Amino acid sequence: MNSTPAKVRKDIIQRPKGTQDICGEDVERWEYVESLCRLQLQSAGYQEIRTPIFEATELFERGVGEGTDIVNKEMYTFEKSDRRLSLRPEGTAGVVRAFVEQGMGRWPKPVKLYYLGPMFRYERPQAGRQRQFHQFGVELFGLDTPAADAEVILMAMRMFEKLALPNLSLQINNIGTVECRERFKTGFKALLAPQLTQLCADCQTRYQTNPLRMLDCKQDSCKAIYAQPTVKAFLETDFTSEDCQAHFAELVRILDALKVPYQRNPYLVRGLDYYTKTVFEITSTNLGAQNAVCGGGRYNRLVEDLGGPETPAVGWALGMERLLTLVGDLPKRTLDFYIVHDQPAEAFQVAEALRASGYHVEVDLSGKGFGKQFERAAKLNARQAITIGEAEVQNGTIRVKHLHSGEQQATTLTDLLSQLAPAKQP
RNA sequence: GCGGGUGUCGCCAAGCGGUCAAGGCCCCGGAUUGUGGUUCCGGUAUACGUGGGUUCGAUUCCCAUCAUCCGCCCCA
Repeated sequence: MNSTPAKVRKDIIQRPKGTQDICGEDVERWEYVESLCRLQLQSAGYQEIRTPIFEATELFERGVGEGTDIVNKEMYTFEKSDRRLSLRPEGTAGVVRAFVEQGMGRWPKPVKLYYLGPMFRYERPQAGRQRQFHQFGVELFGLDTPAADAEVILMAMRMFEKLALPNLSLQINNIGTVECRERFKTGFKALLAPQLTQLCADCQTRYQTNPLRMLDCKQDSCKAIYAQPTVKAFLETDFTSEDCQAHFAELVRILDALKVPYQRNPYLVRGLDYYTKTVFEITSTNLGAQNAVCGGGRYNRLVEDLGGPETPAVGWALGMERLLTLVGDLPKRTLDFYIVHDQPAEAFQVAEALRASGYHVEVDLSGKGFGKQFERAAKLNARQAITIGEAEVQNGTIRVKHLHSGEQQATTLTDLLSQLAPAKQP
């Protein structure tokens, strides 16, 4: 009708850096993947939990860890009447807070939850990393069994199989309890002390502050040092307790029995402070530098650390954006009927009757000529068009046309419905 | 926070100092005011991210800035 170029470029407001508008075909992919994830978890008795998008900053400081990059430099923090608040940089802390606040410690165990939503991290955007991104996560509270670990891992792996993700690798590791970690620190530091000067500057710092993190150093020179047989043996068997090793052995046994392929990676430590015993990560070589689709592990102390009852837990989170880049093309959504008409009331009645039978129906709203309306029907790739004009209204019929074959016939709504009903039910 | 690439219509994309703003897709209108998907015709950028500079002259060169992409760090 009217052409409004509106070239007021200077006044255009852009979305903030590192954020995304999700629309068009993209949003259909999102919805598809989201619902598949939900169904997978629901079918195993997990229940959704929706927590606030912002929380007290202290929650993340205590929950995620003061030493992590996430709380040190990546949080969106703001103040409102003396309260320090932050946009959630990850999901677990908020869920644990809710667990404690809602008294879920008294719910029948285990408490199995999943969540889905945006997370925020102030980082330089790049492939597979944005400032607002979305995670789908799972948390299982109240059990310290290898079976619990196995179940959450299985959930992720089966979901990814259904989505046919390419080139996946599941890496798992056992990093032990807090006590094991103490043994690790002293043992590892003693082991590395003679070679300390050969390590990179970062590792020399980590040697003092957080030796565990030395293991995921990317420097080849450091990697070589950590790959020495004595070091490797120490990582795999020496520092974790018998209990932790038994736990891990049982987890591995279950995964083997289920034919879930995995790789033990003794250097996998993960960047968050709260993990204990089992940690794992699912990566794909199709992703680029940020190659982790899903990461998680056991966190047996976090609930307590956040003021709750002693409650073991295990969970993971996956990055929706990264997941989506791995998901192939989806089958095209089909439109069953497009209603071409100049009789809106009757058109809507027919549409509603068909929708009630589970069909996907669109009614023309343009009021343009039938030619234009058919054009639209073809553009939307509708299977059939139903024409309702004055003549049809008068003799109580509708005209149904198959748009692929071009065949058309007059019939009545009742006949059409009885013909279709067996084929498709809501 | 650091390093590199890119920036011409909604999308893809030519032009790389002198009537220069091709072309394709999409969209809109018409041929076709009750029947589409094919075809044909027509329409849509006061202008080349923004601001400076060099030049007689810049979309084409330089600088800055913004955005975006890729990498480092770290993570999903």
